[in-house]
Amino acid sequence: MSAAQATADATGRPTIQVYNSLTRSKAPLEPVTPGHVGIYLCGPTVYDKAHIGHMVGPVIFDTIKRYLTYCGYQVTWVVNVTDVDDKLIKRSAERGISMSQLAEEMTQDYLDNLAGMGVDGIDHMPKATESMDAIIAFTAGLIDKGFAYEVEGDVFFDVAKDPQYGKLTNRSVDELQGEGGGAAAKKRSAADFALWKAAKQGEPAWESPWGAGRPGWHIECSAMSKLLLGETFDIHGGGLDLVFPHHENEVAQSECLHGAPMAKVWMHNGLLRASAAAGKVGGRAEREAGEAGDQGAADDAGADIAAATAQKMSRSKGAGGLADQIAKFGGEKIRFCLLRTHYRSTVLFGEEALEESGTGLETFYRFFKRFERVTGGSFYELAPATTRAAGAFDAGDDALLATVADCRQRFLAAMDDDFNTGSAIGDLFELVRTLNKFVDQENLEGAGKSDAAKLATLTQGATTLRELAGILGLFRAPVDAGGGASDELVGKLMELFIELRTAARKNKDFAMADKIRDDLANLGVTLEDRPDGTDWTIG
RNA sequence: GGCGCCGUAGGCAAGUGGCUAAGCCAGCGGAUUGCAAAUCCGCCAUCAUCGGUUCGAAUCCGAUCGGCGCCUCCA
Repeated sequence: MSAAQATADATGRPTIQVYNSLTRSKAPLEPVTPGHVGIYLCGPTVYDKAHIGHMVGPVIFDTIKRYLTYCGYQVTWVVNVTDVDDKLIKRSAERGISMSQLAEEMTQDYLDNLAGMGVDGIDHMPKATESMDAIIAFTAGLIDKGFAYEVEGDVFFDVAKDPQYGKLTNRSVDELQGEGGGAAAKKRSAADFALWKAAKQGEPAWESPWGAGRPGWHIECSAMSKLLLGETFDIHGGGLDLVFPHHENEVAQSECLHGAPMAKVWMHNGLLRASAAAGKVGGRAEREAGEAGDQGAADDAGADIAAATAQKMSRSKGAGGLADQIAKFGGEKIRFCLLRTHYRSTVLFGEEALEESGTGLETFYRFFKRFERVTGGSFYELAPATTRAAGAFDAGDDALLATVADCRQRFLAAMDDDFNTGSAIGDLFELVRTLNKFVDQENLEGAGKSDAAKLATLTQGATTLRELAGILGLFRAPVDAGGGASDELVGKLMELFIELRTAARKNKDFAMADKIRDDLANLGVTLEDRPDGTDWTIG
């Protein structure tokens, strides 16, 4: 990797700096094929319901794909589903269903949650069980080249044959413990890892040159990324917790087989931490806390108990399943909350953080209503530019548009710098404030309402806001008002109350007017008096 | 023990060598309002500590204190 040279490519695409875990530095994104970007994100092992932590990667990469597409790249985004694994076997046995049934159920849960979070840019979701040929061929290739060996139906990667092993996480082979279990004795080195596992009686199995068995954990990603993106692709992503051993093993496998780099850039997102407690959500800290509370658990049974306790504890903290959280808070609020912090940082996640995100979002929602009041058109029906080139505009000598253009410029600069969504959101707030100020100053809700030129200017500003927010996957559709606001009777009753109160105000009977407003406030209904009438909201 | 990350206002969080240290939440003052709400304006940080490099550091280096991750399954 040579020094960063900030030059746009020949087609005028902007230079985007990306932090590479492999080099621990930022460098300009230079795709293998100019104009195309292939992204592989490690998806879930579908043995249990998704929790919020599983959404961090999808949300940030969904945003990255939107941004790259906006910038003129053609993006192919792959997220795998690992649907065969020891944990699936164990869990399905416990539940008395087949592994594929379990996988199907949990995959559906995952897909539902992705939809709830507004993640819709995934191009391929390959499943390990549907990629067996590729996995077996990959494994066989490694044996042929001498990087792997077979022992009684198991196949292991021979770490000693790869001088580069450990380069991603700066580890030396002899310091590694390696995976334990019954297979440990068969391995040449403790750090060797399974590419293929011989099936025990009753376990799901696929035929292979080494007998009936199933893939090890890491091989499916190497095989499927090769299948869909090629031997060398542009970006490989995943949570920070996957760097070792998962990604370390992936690079080893792929680069030994291909003799070429696996990914040009490795991107790792930070992990979530529960804001109310120590430790990442669903992580080891919770498990250990669980074990501590479950004192006396035998060591070898610890993992089972710990996993169960971690779940229970999450629920008892009000975290619940992700689906419940999306239902309770709304996907947009969660997405906004995740995007407020840079993707490489640890995100504090909890109800307080979500509430605060909600308060911030209200500023935008209120502006959208205001925009509709002023222009008569819906913010959500504005048709913004879908490309960076098309979104650029000449502000002329218009002060408002000059400020809008400035916000847009800063937003894009932030995104160009390793997808700094936190900074970009700050620019969005400045933009909405600028637009509000404009409405205030030009009195567009009052006397200025008929000034078509001003309304057009405001509309252009709002369109830019929509353009930029759309990159983050925000404000793409109206959020449900919720809380029964759509109830027809409630609407009629509110009309009645407002009418009575308006009459009271006309008669200067402010005691009565305030009583109505205060009593409604106690019921959770807020009234807002405006020159042209009274608005009400629930919540 | 090994590898790595982080410590910016009451809370959250941008900023990684140089204009007045983004933005959000909370608070305070003001405009507006019959009063509110909403909106707008203003106020609120010298960047964990110490030392060093530099004309100049939150930003680089070292030490110390504190928090965290990985080294075993984990997004």
